[in-house]
Amino acid sequence: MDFDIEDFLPYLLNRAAESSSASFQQIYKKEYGMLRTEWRVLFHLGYYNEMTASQICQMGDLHKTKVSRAVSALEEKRFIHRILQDDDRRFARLSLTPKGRSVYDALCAQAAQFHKHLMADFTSEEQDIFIDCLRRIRGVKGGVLKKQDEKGLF
Amino acid sequence: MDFDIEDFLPYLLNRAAESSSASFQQIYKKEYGMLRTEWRVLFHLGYYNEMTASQICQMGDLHKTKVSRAVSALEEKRFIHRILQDDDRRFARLSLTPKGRSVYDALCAQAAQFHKHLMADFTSEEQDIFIDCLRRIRGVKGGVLKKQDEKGLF
DNA sequence: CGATATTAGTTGAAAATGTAACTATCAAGC
DNA sequence: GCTTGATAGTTACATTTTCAACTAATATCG
Repeated sequence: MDFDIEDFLPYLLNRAAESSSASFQQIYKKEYGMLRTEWRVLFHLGYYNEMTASQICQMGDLHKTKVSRAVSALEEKRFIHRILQDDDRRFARLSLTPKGRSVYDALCAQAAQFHKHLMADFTSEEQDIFIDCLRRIRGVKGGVLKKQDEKGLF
Repeated sequence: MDFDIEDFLPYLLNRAAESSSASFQQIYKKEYGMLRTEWRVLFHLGYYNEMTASQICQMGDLHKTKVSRAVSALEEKRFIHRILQDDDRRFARLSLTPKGRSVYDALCAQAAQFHKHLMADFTSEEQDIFIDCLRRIRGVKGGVLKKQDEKGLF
């Protein structure tokens, strides 16, 4: 068979993702009691300022129930703020509280440092290609495109 | 801040991993009722032939409880075989049954195809660098090396 | 040999996730 | 304006994962 386990892309991606996330998790978990999804949500809100839950789902490729629960948890921690939109009361506009903002800032500083650390091994050409490949591969689904609430089938 | 969410490596890795795995999962899940960890275990056993559970843990970066449960599930499906080692009866040597082997072969064929499909977008130089980066990044832990049963701390 | 420590693996309870069904609000057609 | 259909988000329940405690077998040290 012309197939080597150690080359299988989903496998390599999973291991790399797992390993890098496990390291960084220590920070937001220990210091702020946050779960991975919570950090992801905070992260989006810090960067894009004001979003609805479904925007976060879309941008972050997260399922709505995960986001819903993360939002509740973050609200309880007083990291974010939820304001119902007046003209369409299905939406809630989410944004960081000052407290959430300062957590975001602190975490981003550490994230940037961590990122740099991870990248330190690579030449800048490698870095560019690596990042580019990661960005591009997200769109690749096996023949079927992912619609809302659907899993892509290879 | 010189930090862009869309560049943060763990984030990109997670999304890429999630997206590629979700696609491939459809195959082993639908066709063989396997979970991700089960496929991972089968995958190692098919490739390396005979292993103990802890070897799988090590090689696959999987926690022992996950492996333990996956092994039981695979045994129940008659995909693998468990033989206690005589001179040290704590170990069990795991290997595929003929049935497991044929499932492995079938899945590998599909995996190879899927892999090719994922890679189709990239030049062969990009592919090499991409794979190489993924392999190398696994080892990078933030200052603390991961020992058995320990999480690396950035 | 006997006590203690290690190692391989399992198990039960708690936490997190995924699935599907649900509520609430708005949009559209008649 | 009332019915049907979408959309945003929540909740209940089942599955999966994680954590910690456990069993069983072997190794080590006195």
